[in-house]
Amino acid sequence: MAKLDFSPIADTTRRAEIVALLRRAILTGQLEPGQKLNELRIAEQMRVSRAPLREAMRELVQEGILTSIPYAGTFVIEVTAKDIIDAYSLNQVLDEFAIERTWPLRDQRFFDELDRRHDAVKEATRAKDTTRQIETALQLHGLIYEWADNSVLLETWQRLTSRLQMYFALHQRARNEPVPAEDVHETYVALMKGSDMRAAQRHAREHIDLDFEELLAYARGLEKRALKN
Amino acid sequence: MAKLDFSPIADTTRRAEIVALLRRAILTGQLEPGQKLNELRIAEQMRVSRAPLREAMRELVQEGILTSIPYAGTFVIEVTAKDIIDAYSLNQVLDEFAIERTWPLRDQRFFDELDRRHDAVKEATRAKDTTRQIETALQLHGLIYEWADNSVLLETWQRLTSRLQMYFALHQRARNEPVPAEDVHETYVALMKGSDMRAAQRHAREHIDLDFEELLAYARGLEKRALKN
DNA sequence: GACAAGCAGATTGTCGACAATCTAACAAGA
DNA sequence: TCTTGTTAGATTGTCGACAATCTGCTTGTC
Repeated sequence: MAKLDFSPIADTTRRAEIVALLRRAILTGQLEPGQKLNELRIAEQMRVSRAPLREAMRELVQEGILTSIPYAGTFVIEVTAKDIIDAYSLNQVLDEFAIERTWPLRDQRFFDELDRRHDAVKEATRAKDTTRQIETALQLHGLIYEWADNSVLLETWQRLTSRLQMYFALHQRARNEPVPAEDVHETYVALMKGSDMRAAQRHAREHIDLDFEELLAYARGLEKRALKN
Repeated sequence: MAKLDFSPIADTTRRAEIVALLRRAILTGQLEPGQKLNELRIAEQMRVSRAPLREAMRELVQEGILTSIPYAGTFVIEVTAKDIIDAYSLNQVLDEFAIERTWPLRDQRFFDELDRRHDAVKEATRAKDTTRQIETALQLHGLIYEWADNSVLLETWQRLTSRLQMYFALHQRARNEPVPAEDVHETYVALMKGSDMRAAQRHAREHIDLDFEELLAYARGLEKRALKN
């Protein structure tokens, strides 16, 4: 028999599609932080009953981008400056760990995939598709987690990614201007191909710090506005 | 008005209670790894309809202790040696980070709470209540996460805890003998009260390694058995 | 005018029934 | 004998309706 590994076929439950739809809406900022999700309304719009919608919402609550209060409703999480700081500082630690674990496992396939994802970022940048740019940048960054051969680490990263993507999207929408050049990624990719692991780890940490400053400033603005209400 | 902070009242939805019941059943090993959860049967036993039960199961799937295959069923996750290795290696990294962040925030309340939780472990050990012993030991360990003032880190730890507790419970049930002395915790508590952060971090890492060896041996046994089927 | 009680509307939580899908056993054909 | 098609039973996925709860308004009382 020919060695042909098929990928698992797509989940064809309504629930899975609803999860994907809602997640996308939240991460792109179509649903704003703090906004309430009215079950009846959303169910009608999606032409779906409330049962699978509610199950989907439970998943997103556990995923950390929705929050639920019994008999009151389910809401998109609020974003505070502290949340962003917390997420980023944890991300730094995880990055360091992921690079350490991935390092000895790097091979040609890794380098090829690294280039492929880097190209995707450049493509999105050229097309000025900011949403896709965030997505692809996070996917590029996520490669070290996929390669680290640690399923628990990968899961943790994926949870964190949801939030990071949401934060970035908020940020981008707020300042509404073209996104940073991809120089940072250029250096990152070069370092990940190189032989100095410590340098790669250091860069990952600093690279994050870079965009972090801007993001944080935005978050502080959010908090001030929130205080007025 | 008197400064009196009330704790939030309990969630009174069936769903929340079902989650708690199921989680406990899984973490104590009443529901074995790989076992299928029949919705109809469980719903009848709990005198509850399938709707809240299914929502509860979605939460536990996202929490990482159940796994779901569309139209096939929801199962307790299987435990492999690799899973345990992965969880522990990540735990080491997180511990180091948590201690670093908690360190400057330690105060009298922290020390008191540390002692309180340590006493709880000792009490459970005296009572030879192995399940409770695991719980309390993890709670003692979790204090650094609660104190680190990083919500994302805390969430991550709580997710990880579920698994660790499940692994430990499996292990204990398998060897079915009294549990290790609490000397390890004694040293840990002392170090957390001391002034040498590096020493505390080092100990946390080694302490984990200790039980880890046994747990890992057990996990390898599990894998061999699985291969026979 | 201030405040508590009570009511109406809207929304979430839960239920029982039906539809879609899977599994396993069996039958038919090469 | 092996494979393929069929079918019955069981189980999961989805639906529409009802119950429980919350929110805001109105009303009545002081």
